[in-house]
Amino acid sequence: MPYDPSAFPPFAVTVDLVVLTVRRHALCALLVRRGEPPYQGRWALPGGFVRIDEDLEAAAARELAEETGLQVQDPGSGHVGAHLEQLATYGDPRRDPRMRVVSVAYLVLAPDLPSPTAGGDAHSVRWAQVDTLSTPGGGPVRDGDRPAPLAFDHDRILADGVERARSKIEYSSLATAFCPPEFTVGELRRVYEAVWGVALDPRNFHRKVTGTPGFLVPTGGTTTRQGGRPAQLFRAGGATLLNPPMLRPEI
Amino acid sequence: MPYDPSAFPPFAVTVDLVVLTVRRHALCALLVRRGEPPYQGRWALPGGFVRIDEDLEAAAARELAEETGLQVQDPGSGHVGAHLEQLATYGDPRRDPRMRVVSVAYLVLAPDLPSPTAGGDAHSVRWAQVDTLSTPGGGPVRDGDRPAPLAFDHDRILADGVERARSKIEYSSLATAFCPPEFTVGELRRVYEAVWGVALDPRNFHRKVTGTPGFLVPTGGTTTRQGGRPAQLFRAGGATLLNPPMLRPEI
DNA sequence: CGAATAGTGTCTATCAGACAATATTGG
DNA sequence: CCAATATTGTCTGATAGACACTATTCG
Repeated sequence: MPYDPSAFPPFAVTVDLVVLTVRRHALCALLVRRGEPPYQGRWALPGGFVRIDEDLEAAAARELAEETGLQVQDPGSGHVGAHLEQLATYGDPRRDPRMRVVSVAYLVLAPDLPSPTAGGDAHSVRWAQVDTLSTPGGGPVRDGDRPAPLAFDHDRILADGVERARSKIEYSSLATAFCPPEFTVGELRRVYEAVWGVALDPRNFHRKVTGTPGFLVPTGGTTTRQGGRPAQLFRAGGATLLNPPMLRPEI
Repeated sequence: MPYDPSAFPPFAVTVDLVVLTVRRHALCALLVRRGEPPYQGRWALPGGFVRIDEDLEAAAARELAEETGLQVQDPGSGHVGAHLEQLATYGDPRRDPRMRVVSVAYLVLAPDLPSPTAGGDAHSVRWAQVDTLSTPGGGPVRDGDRPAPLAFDHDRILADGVERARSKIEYSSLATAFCPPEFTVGELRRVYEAVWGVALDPRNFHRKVTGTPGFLVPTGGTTTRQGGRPAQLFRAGGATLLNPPMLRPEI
């Protein structure tokens, strides 16, 4: 079928963001409260329209900065900033009751922020523990009553983003995106434990990550902020793919 | 930023298909020749507009059927049909010189077809060996002169699809999507060899795939179509994720 | 028989996981 | 000292890869 640029069907294109961080040993996602219909008052993923001359990834980075103040990781500026990658695109014709909206979802991994939800007001932005949110299939939540579903199809988008993060830290060094620029092996291990929801053997974990070439680079410093014996500080090495991968314990 | 449904920027949304198969021990992609500007006469990925009331995946399945006659795998009908999954979305504002087009790319894995490019005319549809096509970064091709680049950003989309297929057969049973409903271990091994471009030890491969639970189910039949000792026939088992994964040899 | 492919057995280096033991801090 | 965390070392079972060997067909 040839293009007919003068008679194309009109779509709206948005970006939605699954922004994940690890706070107090738990995987958390950034949510915003909707101020208008549809789904007024419900929590939703941050996001917005793509501008007509704007690249999709640029739109995602712009929305991230507008809603959180986070800057996307810049190749020139070292390891500060958040990791941003495209997740998937959601385009069910009825996902927005008003019109046809195709949404390109992006996954953002960020270290725990000193100023939570900076740039927004505290009533309409929050970090929500992922394991207390409803699941698209209606699966179990950790405890307590089931919370209200997110607006639109955002429960599914969030679930897809969480699953992407869980699988990707297995074979890539992305877990360091949840850490500050300098971190200890124990802090990195607590990231894996929070994202996977499992306990890992600290001794085998230490041997594994320090033995994987390119994963961690010692900075020379030490810290005692966790209590106990001072731990070496590391920063992320250049490796992006881990070989051999970190193995997620079976069920 | 709140939605303003009455004043959204107008986008066109298309689907593009990376259709891969294994023919004569080589990974091949389906290409169509463009009959009109821009890029008139150049080869491109099959695809087309998403209809205003059509789901994205439905649009991909429809375009696949229109251009190849292939049916997407149906849960009710066993293992016939092709595997279809979303790949990524491409939305650079200048990727189409005429207007703003956001394209959702889908990856299709299909067994070698008895009737190549059924439903199309032979002049405008072809299977192209992936390793003879140009690469987005200008990397080396197997031999001979560099062919003309594909239309639009389709070289990049194709490269992303090929990389997805190469990595996904490692940890999933997707390689069976390249095989007919019944196949031998040797045929499955030749799929891995073609997709990865490496030689695998037939004996270790046999032990590995037959020892992975849920990967292969013997049908009881045998075949001698490869010559030599008759081989057992298998069909794909229910497992989708392989644990342990097939390991791609290093470089 | 020889060539070709299928399939099984064996060996070894490596590695994941369990866990003992030591090191170094704060209270 | 005790509690807590970090780090190193040791052992064992599993396995990937190399490769010898046998099985079964066709020409």
